[in-house]
Amino acid sequence: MTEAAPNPITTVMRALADPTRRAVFERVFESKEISVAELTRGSGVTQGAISQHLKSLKQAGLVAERAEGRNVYYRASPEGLEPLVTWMDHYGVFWRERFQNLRDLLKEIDP
Amino acid sequence: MTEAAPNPITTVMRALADPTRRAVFERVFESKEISVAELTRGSGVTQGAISQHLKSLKQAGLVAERAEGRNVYYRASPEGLEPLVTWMDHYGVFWRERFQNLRDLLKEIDP
DNA sequence: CCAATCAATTAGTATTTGCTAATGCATTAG
DNA sequence: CTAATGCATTAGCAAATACTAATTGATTGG
Repeated sequence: MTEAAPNPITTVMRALADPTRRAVFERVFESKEISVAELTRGSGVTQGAISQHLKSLKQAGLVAERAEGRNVYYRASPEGLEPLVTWMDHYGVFWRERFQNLRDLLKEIDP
Repeated sequence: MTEAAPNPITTVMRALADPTRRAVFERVFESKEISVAELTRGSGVTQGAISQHLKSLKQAGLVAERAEGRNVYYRASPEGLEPLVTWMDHYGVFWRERFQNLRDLLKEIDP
């Protein structure tokens, strides 16, 4: 009961604040699905560390997993970024700063 | 030279990951300008702590200061959020998720 | 002038964090 | 069956973090 659960924004921010963990998220995002072993390769840290980071990311709602045999495949859950989007939205930076891009984007998607 | 300066995204994320510090930023943002004493009031932490948080925020480019007499007034620098915007942009969450809003927004501004 | 106010900095401390190394538990290959 | 592989979890540790209390240096009100 002493554990006050931090709000989603804090959880997401904290999850992404660490460079190593953020790099893990990025790699997961880039690949449709990726195993822990694969993530460990070239990460510079041990498999245990990767598992810990994945746990944080999962708790933050940023990744999801699928177990298959002895492998566990992770994929990104971009919806997990929603708290961050909402927070920033509240501070109104997006639309104002990037306005010229909007038209192009719209044209591109629905010409 | 041993100090590897973390990239801007990390700096900004870290600055905003702490709830107290994020609350400070939010209050600074909401008021056009606000003094340290005022920020300390109702913050739940000491003036020293507030000063420390402001220092982090300043280093992250999220706030700027103006000294006047014995007061120092802080204001938000929303441009400091740019690294965050860029990072998220790269993951494409904004436009895709909020797509229906785009049309409305465009119409609203340039009917 | 001088007491009070404002803000930054510093030393010290408790907690949190990111990591490794080691273990354990499944699962699969041969 | 047995060895090897994949992954999670744990204990332990060093470093980072968020805080307080105290100090210092300005500035200003009376």
